[in-house]
Amino acid sequence: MRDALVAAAFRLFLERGYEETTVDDIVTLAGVGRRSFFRYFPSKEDVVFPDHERCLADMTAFLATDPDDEPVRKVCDAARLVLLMYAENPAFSVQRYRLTRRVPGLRAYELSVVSRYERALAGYLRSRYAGGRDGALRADVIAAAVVAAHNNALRSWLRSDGKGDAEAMVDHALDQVRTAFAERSVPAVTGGPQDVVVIVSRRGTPLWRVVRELEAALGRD
Amino acid sequence: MRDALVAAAFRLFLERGYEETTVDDIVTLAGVGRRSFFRYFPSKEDVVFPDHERCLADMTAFLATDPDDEPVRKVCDAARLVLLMYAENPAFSVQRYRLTRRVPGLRAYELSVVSRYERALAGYLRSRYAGGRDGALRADVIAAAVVAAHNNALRSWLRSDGKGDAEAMVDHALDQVRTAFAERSVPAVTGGPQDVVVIVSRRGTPLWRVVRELEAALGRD
DNA sequence: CGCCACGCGGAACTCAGTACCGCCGGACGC
DNA sequence: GCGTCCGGCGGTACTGAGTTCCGCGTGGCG
Repeated sequence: MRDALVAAAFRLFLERGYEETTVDDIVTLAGVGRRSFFRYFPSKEDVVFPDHERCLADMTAFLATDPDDEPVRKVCDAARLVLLMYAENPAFSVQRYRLTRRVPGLRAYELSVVSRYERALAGYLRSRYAGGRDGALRADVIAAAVVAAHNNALRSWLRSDGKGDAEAMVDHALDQVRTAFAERSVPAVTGGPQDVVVIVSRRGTPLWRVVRELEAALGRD
Repeated sequence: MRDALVAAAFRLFLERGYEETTVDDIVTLAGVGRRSFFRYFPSKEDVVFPDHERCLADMTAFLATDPDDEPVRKVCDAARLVLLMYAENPAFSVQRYRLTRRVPGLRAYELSVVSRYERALAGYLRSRYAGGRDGALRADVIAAAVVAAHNNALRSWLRSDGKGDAEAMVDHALDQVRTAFAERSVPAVTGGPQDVVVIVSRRGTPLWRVVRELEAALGRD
């Protein structure tokens, strides 16, 4: 029944447009009563994102497991759960992306969904950073950065019609965030030679030569 | 007329609740026709955020001025414009905050407003980081972090009934973001003999970040 | 004085979402 | 076998947001 409604809705949305399709059109095509539509989907927008509720539950369950991991790594792994849901049905995800991009109402609804993920991540980080100075601030900022990085990679994957390697793109994006928010434990001198590299170069040195030196010293990014 | 509608709307929203107030109630209290309400506000939600449209225009105008500044500093300053708008009318802002917090529809609408600010910041950063490796990703992440930090400080100020020093709180929050995304490579000794530059960098720093620092230090050769 | 533009009000309409009721088929006890 | 309860489903009517169309007054202008 749910699936039949989703299928009927997407057929009409794609061939006629979202706002030009009424709930009555959907239920008559699916052959069910109008009342049943709102039994399964609290609003017309919900039929476009039928699996986010389950994904959000999965994420909160994942964040509730043992918190031995490093907090930032944990929320990055949690964000990857969302990508997996999108990657399960690439064709469906791409269609939905195109639909969402051109309908303002759906964009607004997607924002509310994304914010629920972000709130879940921020809530986890707040509990992990509780007590620290600016813990809540740090939690909110990191959650927002993780979500932004994830969405950046996800959208560029969706724009390429799901052709590229979504997981690699998201991994790369999240790595950028991880390094930006890495614990900055060591000042340059006391950190010891393991953490810090010092490069002395003459002004006027060709850039490529310094870069080659850097690649070797820093471990190739 | 606009102001009369906003005043009437907030009187009813506060004494009766948002969803319990219809547009007809507002226009009869304001003594105008129903049609005129939708002339000034495209939706019922817009009357709750009457000044965001102007603020968004101010922000884009500010970002369009000469880009000599450092990009992250520039978007932080742009975010401060939003705070100034809130700080102009503390009482009104606090009332609106309480109203928004308890009405899901208004929270969703606020998300769409915030995302427009975030998109403005991200668009500016994308143009500044164009050409760099992962420029768009870096732009999106920094924009999200700046918005999250701003909102964190703003909301804690609103929760304190507008009693604290809002600007100081936002400055502190944005400083945290600035240092997190500050170029991690520090020219430790730029003086000495004029033809030598020393760069100290953490292992794991993204290569492009160091390279950009090098370009500046070595004279962009 | 006539004309036009424009801001405003009002009536009627569409559609999302809700409340209420009536129907039917299957489970259960007697 | 039969009455009864129950839960999923459909239909009807309603509220309220947002839109469209039209008609009215007023103020500026030739």
